[in-house]
This record gives sequence, structure tokens and C-alpha cells, in this order.
Amino acid sequence: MMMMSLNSKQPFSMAHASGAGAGNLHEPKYSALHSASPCTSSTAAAPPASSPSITSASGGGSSGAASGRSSAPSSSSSTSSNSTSEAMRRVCLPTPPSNIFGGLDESLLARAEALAAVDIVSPGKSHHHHPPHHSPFKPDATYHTMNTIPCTSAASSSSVPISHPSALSGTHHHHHHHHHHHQPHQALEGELLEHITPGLALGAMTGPDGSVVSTPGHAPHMASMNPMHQAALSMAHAHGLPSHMGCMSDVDADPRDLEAFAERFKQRRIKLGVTQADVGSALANLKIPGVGSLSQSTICRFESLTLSHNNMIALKPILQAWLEEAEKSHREKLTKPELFNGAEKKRKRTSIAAPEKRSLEAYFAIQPRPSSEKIAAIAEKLDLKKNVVRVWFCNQRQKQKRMKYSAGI
DNA sequence: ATGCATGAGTA
DNA sequence: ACTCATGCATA
Repeated sequence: MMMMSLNSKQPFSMAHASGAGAGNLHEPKYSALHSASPCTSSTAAAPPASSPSITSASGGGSSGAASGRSSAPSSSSSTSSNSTSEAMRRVCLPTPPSNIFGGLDESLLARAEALAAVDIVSPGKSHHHHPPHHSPFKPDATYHTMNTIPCTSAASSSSVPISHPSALSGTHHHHHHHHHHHQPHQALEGELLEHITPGLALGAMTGPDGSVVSTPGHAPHMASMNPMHQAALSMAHAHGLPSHMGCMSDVDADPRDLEAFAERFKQRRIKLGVTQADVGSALANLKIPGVGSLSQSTICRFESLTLSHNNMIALKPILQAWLEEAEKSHREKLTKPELFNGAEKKRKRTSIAAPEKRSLEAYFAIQPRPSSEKIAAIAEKLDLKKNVVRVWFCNQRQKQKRMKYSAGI
């Protein structure tokens, strides 16, 4: 009994613009939201009123901090070194031809099946688990054990670091995207499903009401992500290191600038001896309206450019503001040391085994946006919870949209 | 550094 | 039910 979670809407509306990399079909809406530049914009600024409790980032924070600190220096200089595998995956796997289904589907299907089959046989390496089929429980453990301790309260509730849309649209305009609506029919889809371990698909996928729903429901849209635009480029004026240009309302969304900033940010952060987690929680101290704390994850992703283009743009001014503050106080500390002598049930993460993951990837290559029914069938076949599969596809799609090599910058 | 997850806001 | 921004947990 999955309960469709109802979302309690929030008063604040953060427009999200869809990512730069989103050359996709239905995400034309771009309200440019972005950076409430810390200094310039005086009005606006929706006070989330969230209590910026800066409780230490407990577990994740500390561990993340430690690792971040140690690893940072090593991988620092390179923006691409350590993430090669990921980059590879992005380059190789993604971008399913927009119109497979023409004749390629056959081979792809075959491949999917082959890959899927692997998990049944278990490829040598991991042959320890793989319940033939009867697992006492689904290999899932989605208990959202909401700890009552919101370390970073700001995020969950009002989750909007970026306060208001400012003029940003100028930077990355819309890209023309023509979507070709393809419609792999259900016939095809059904075929796909039946192929996946025949037998299981049928008997298992009967809905709660006992009906084998094979509703088409929607036209799956192919993920056609074209490289897309390149914003108003150039203007690479030398504003290399912002020593103190407090308010540069970043209307600059040039990927190159972002990359450069991220790199500088990381280096200077390290120089200050501050961890990613530290930065995250310190953001709340900036008292920028609408800006609370952020997690180590987000800071890490910012530095590694693994966020959407828009997200990067939105976060840049905030992190920039922090950096300037941090360096200022650091300088003060050096000049006036005397003044600073003072002091300061978990969610279980589901782990999808390699074989299952390979199957999912194979399906994804064929159809990045499977229907609910297909998801159910796939889940059944792989013996995973439907929700887990659904989320996996969502995350996979999101991954394709991330910055770094994905958007041909 | 990343994988899986939640939630708000939209369609 | 999806996209996006984020986060917790973990390798």
C-alpha cells in the first residue's frame, strides 16, 4: 500500500528553471530564478523564517568533513581526474538515440535481455546473494526514518537557498528544442516487458486489483538532449579572483566562469582549512535572507560541478559571499589573534546490487522513461520495490542532466 | 564522492 | 507522476 504522498505546498515559490542541460521536451518554463545577490537586491528576499539551527552535521558532516579534507587536496587541481569513470559513463551510455524503436529496438532489447539475464546467472563475482526468487523481503529498506533531529533544518522545510529570481534569463536563454514525439506503442512496450524473463512479467505484474494493467497512459517521450545553447558567451573579462567584489549579481552563467569559480573556491576553502561540511553549515551564519545551511554533499557537488547549470548559478553568489567573509575573518585572525582565543534511527540506504543495476541500465538505454506499469514489471522482475525502481530512473535522468561534460560546455 | 531518497512545485 | 534541488548514509 503505497501512499501517494501529498505535498504540503509551501508559501514560497522558488521558480526553478530547468537546467541548462535540459534540452528536453517539457521543461520550457524557465523562470529565471536565481541569486538574490546578497548585496544588491534589498527588496524581495522571502524570509523563510525557518530557524537556521546549525546543529552540527552529525554523522554525515563529520565523516564527510574528514574525507573531504583529506581527499580534497589530492583531487583538487583536476576537475576531471577522479571522476573519469563517471564521465565515461555519461559519454558512453547516455543519449539513447532519439528514435530507436525503429529497428534498433530489436538489438537493444536483446541486449537488455542479455544483461538482465546476467543477474539471474550471477556473473561469477557476486554470487552470494540473488535469491532465486523468494526473498523474505524485498531487498529494500525504505524506511524513511525521519529523525526528529533535523540537523540542517533549513533545508528540508524551506529548502530554498536561492531566494528570488533575478535577471538571469539573459545568461542562458532558452534553447530551441524540438521535440519529436515518438510513440513507442504499448505493443512494443508490452513486448519489452514480456521479454524480460517471460513468465515473471505476467504472473507477477497483476495489479492490486488483480488486473493486468497494460495501460499506455502516456506517450513516453524520448530524452532528446541536445547539447543546446551556450549562453551569452565570452565577456571573459578579467574578474578572475574576486578579492572583494561584494556584490556582483551574478548574471553570469557562463559554464566556464562557473568552472573557474568552483575551482578557485575549492582551493581557497582548503587553504582556509575549512571542510565542505563546515562551509555548508557556515552558510547559515551569513544571514542571507532565504539562505540556510547546505549539506556537505551539495558543497562537494558544487565544487565538482555535478549540479545542474541553474543550481550552480544559484549557489555561486552564496558561496562567493561565504568565501569572502571567511577570508576576511581569517585575515583578522592573523592580525589580531588575541581576539579569537575562545572556542564550538537512521534512514537506510537501499543498495541495488550490480547485476540488478546493470539490468536497469539496459532498460534505461531503451526507455529512459518507462511507464508506471513497466516500472512495476521491472521491479517485479528484479525483485526490487517499485518505488526503488522508479526513483532509480528519476535519479538516472537527473544524472544525465548534470553539468560537467553532459552539456557540451 | 556518490547512490538512493524526500519534497516542493508543476503538468 | 515528473523535475529539481538537496540531503542522509555509505563506499
